[in-house]
Amino acid sequence: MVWTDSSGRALAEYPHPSLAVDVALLTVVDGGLAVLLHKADEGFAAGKWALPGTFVRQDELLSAAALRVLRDKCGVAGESPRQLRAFDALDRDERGRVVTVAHVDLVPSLGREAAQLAPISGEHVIIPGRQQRLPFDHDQIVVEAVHWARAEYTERPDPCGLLGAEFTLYQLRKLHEAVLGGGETPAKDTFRRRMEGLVVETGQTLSGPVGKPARLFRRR
Amino acid sequence: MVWTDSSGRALAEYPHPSLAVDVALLTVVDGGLAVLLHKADEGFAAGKWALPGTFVRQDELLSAAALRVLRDKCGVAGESPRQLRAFDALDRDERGRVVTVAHVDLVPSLGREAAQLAPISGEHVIIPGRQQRLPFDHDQIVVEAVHWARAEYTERPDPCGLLGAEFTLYQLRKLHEAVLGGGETPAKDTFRRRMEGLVVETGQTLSGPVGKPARLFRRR
DNA sequence: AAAATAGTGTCTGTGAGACACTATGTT
DNA sequence: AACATAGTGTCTCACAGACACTATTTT
Repeated sequence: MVWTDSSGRALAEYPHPSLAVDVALLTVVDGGLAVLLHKADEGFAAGKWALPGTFVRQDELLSAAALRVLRDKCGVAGESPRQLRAFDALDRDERGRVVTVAHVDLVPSLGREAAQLAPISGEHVIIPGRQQRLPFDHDQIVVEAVHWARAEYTERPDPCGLLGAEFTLYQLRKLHEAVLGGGETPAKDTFRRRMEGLVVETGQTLSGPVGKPARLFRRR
Repeated sequence: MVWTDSSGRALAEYPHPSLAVDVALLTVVDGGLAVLLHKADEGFAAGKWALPGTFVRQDELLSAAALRVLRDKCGVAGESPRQLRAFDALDRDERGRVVTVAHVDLVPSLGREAAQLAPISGEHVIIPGRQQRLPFDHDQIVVEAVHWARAEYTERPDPCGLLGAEFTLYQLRKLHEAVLGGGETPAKDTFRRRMEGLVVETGQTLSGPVGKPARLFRRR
């Protein structure tokens, strides 16, 4: 069935904005956050680092488009892309009227694919080479993605499952330091008391090279 | 300038999802929240109550489309529509592939236009007549709009400016009760101490019919 | 004076945060 | 024994929340 208006014109024939997704895929590298960039090899921003993005196909979910672009352009498996918001400035894309729904995804680790991880300092990405800014509104998307990730990890232990099934409280604290950045985590005893009610003790322990073995916990 | 692909086809000629906005315009009526509904007089949901919505035009901001549909379909002036999120289920609109960006706007009062305000009970709208549900995903949009409004008013005095320039703490408390619903506001002295640091005393007072006059405050 | 509303002194409980201490493993 | 890491007893401070009280107006 194709719906038409009073003049018999199909709905999709009217000129309307194109719809895209851009994805800030975050991960933890070297004790800090990093974001996946992609060197566009064609189109407007050719040769420049940018967030992976693509147009949304006719019968495709936004999250599916986000996963597709991660796989096709970066060879990376996303997990559960989450909407940040739509970016709709009239002049944001020189190719025409394109509204993009920005997504964020926070994943444990990446394979050794043709993917470039750029570290986050504060709330800004450090772009490789001499490039100063990301094209379009991608700098702002990164800011909001990092903000989202930090908000997720301020209240809960490991909402994105970055740690694997079992972990010690020390590993969890190191993860929080990496995500939150710059020593914004509380002292170890305060951290312990905050988290103990939010995780489940397994009864097992993990021995390090030296020192008392630490209890292992699970997500709840 | 029109960008084309390698076969000379313009960007906007590819089939792509249509883009719409739906708006949950909230206001305070009779000591509670209400949402503006619109009786669709054509199209898919003809004769049914629904949130006002429209397709986004080629060179139109999302917020502009939201304000336009409020004015054109309901004769109501919105203030600052704010994005909730995009709704993109493949089967959400029988007319074809339509992605909608849901918006919420919370305004002080409405004129006496051809507008229908439906009260909110808990987090659900009470629809006039025998209609049980709103079409599309509009019920979910209302839920998220109400949640947003309540989150706004749990921490701050009057972020949406519902009260006018000057107000007493009693008026502010009544407003909070109306927005938050069902006696979720703290006792008057706790409320006062929470809010006193967030508003500015004007030095003036407002006398009621009886009792001690109350101090007037301004937003900060 | 009585009534009605506005505003506050003060007590209690809770929880974050930090210090210093104890506990348990390896070398 | 020495050391390194894990984990806790306890103190302080701040603040939410509630009770009971005081303050200021109109009738």
